[in-house]
Amino acid sequence: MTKRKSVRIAEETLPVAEREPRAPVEAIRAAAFAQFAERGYPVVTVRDIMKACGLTQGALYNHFKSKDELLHDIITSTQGELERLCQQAVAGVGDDPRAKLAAFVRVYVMRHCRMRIEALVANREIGWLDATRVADIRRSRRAIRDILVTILRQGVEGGVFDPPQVDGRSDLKAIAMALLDQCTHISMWYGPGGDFGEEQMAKLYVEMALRAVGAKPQSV
Amino acid sequence: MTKRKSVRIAEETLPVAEREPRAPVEAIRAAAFAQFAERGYPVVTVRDIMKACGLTQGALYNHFKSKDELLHDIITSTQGELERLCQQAVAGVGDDPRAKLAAFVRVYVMRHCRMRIEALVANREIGWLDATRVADIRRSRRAIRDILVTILRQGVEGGVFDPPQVDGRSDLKAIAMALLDQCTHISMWYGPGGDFGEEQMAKLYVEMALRAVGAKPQSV
DNA sequence: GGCCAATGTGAACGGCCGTTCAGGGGGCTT
DNA sequence: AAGCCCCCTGAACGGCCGTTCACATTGGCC
Repeated sequence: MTKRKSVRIAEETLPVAEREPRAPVEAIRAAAFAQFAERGYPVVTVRDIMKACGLTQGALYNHFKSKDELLHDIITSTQGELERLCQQAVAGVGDDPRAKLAAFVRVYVMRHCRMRIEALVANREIGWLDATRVADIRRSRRAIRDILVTILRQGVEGGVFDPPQVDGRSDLKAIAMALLDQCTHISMWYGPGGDFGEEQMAKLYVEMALRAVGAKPQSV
Repeated sequence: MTKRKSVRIAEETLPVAEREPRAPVEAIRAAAFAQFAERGYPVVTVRDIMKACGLTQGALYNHFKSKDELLHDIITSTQGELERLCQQAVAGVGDDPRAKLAAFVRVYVMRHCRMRIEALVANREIGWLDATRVADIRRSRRAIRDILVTILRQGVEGGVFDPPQVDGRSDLKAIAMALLDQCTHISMWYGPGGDFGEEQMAKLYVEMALRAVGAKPQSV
């Protein structure tokens, strides 16, 4: 049983865009995302977004409570997927912290190359969300950071990592932030036209991360 | 010969804030900077800025041509000083690329810890400038990146750096961007309350950078 | 004392903002 | 055929925006 009752014959011959329009809510999300990416949340108006998907401003409020909720929806979906990806990466690769770190950085970098616009919006526009919604996103970011910190601690305790020490101490949280910062902000400058493709970027950043934490050579 | 003609006796007894007000243009700059840092350029109004320094909106235009010029003025001064600092750092430390890299990272990190709010504003609000003004700032950023790329190339050619290779090639520009990204974005999360002070942060990041580029141990 | 340049005031301008809401279909279910 | 729900329209609301301008006010200089 298909959901649609009666398929009109004429429907088959219409242009794709009209034959099966995305659910309006999807069209709105897509249009808003594109505009936020290009011009920034505060200067994109509700009228802009709705005009871009052929509707008028009032229609937005049939699908979202406010412009703020719309932004939150967009960022949340990006951020949630990233968090899930990071968890999967470290879960499916055995116990060696070196392999975990490599898998984590690899997935994180690939994602930020491939979906650099989504990442850019999620990182750049988060500040415009109101307090309760921004807390939600920050929790997810902290969770990702903590995955990395845990890997580092396991590596240190297992004797396979030898991270930089200052005055006899090492600050694993700062190191984790440094690694995340350099991977996250690939999305600010990377373009497919550069010397390195996504795969090569991933390898480069994995190698830099392993060096930064002083990973001992992996026994084959 | 002092600039001010006749010092009134009464002036000595007035409250400091009234006795010697900063040049209004300085007060405006400071107020605008504080508000941009806290709330972001597009949502801070000219009226907000001027009220914060005890004036009305119209007075802004005796000192700046537009709100846009005001932002450009603020970012330019931060960015210009950073560029100058980076040049000085590598100029005054001999010829060894390892020493140059260490000096560069040290200065860059110290600056981004100490003046993290200035750095944050310069990095976050640049996108609101109009095209001609933003080009000016990007030139300065590129110049800083090129200083770093030059150090890396000298190190590779001199055989003291062994940076990561992917498929037999190394992308020095990507490595430079990675190092800059992790140092720049310290300003997004570092606070004086953390485990590491500025000096320790600098040492940590210098060590990570030297490891990332595969610097050979320095002969003492 | 008279002049000038610098600087501040606050009303006014034209325009855009996010959001609301009464009104109007279109198509599915009964 | 009737009712209903979903969705869209577009005017309207109250408010704020960056900028301009005619008009004070000040303080140094001849």
